[in-house]
Amino acid sequence: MSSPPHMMLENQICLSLYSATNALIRAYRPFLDPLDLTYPQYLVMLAIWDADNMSVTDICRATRLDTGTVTPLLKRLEAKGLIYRKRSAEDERRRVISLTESGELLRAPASKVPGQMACLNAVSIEEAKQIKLLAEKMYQNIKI
Amino acid sequence: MSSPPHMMLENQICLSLYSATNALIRAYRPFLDPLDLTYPQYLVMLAIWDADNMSVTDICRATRLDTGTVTPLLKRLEAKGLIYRKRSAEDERRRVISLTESGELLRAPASKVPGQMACLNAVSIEEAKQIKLLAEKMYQNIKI
DNA sequence: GTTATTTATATTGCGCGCAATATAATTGCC
DNA sequence: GGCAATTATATTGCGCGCAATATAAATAAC
Repeated sequence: MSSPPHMMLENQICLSLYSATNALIRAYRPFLDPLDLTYPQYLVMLAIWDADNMSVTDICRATRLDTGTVTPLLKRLEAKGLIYRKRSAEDERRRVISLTESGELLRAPASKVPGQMACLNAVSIEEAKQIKLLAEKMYQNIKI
Repeated sequence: MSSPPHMMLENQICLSLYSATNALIRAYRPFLDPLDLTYPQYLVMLAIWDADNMSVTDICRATRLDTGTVTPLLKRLEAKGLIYRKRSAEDERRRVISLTESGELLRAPASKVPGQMACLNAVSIEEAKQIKLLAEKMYQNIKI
């Protein structure tokens, strides 16, 4: 028995997005490996480089990652000596995440990654802008 | 110290794709849960419904998933009684993956999922076509 | 025909995604 | 002040992504 067209894998928008995203994250690896960062760890470090002394919730909002993802990820970053996690004095529930000196030192080499990725030339600049715009719209409209 | 613009999270195309894809897969969940399938399992079942008696390699190619992902995934599908994995007679290295009767019975309810997802209206049909096209192009151009 | 290479699948290990649940501190309400 | 509701973070458990490695069968080379 054969399936209707809407069940064919080639017609799955989500599969296209899914495999493109996974491929893109794989493409980051050669540039992130020397920094000893995974892509989600790189996202979190970008957030912290942009705004030091954030709470876990702040980092989740900035990176769009989940608490259950970020908490152990931050522990790994702390184990690498890139950040430390102190308790807030005003609110003992909050963790304040701060850069260590090595975390700060990693900023410069990490700043080269976007340029290295751009050299892949997977799509044109115009197409990249468009796909970002559409993905953003999709993300915003799906969010509950 | 502040970061240059290309290091800002808002400028990360990959983050837009990443979070949109994760959100889309989360959006599948309410429709896939009643079928007791995860999204990657749904992808593999779509491949099998489309072409029965494929090898693991065939399924990896169709779904763009990895061997290390597909092998245990197939075992879980087998444990649910949806498929079985017999050895090929001609080539003892090959596994031939076949639908069971319950696997076949799941096809009809699964065929309703794309329509249910379409009702989310996260983006217009035209935008969906475009994002699929761009994601495909990106995927093809990244592949080594 | 034996050895080397290739091919198909499986295994291991670690990090992540995420739902569900727990813990503990803060805030609101009376 | 005392108690419920809320808020911030952490924990658990399972499935997946993927690199590295292993195993074993088929094929090629000689």
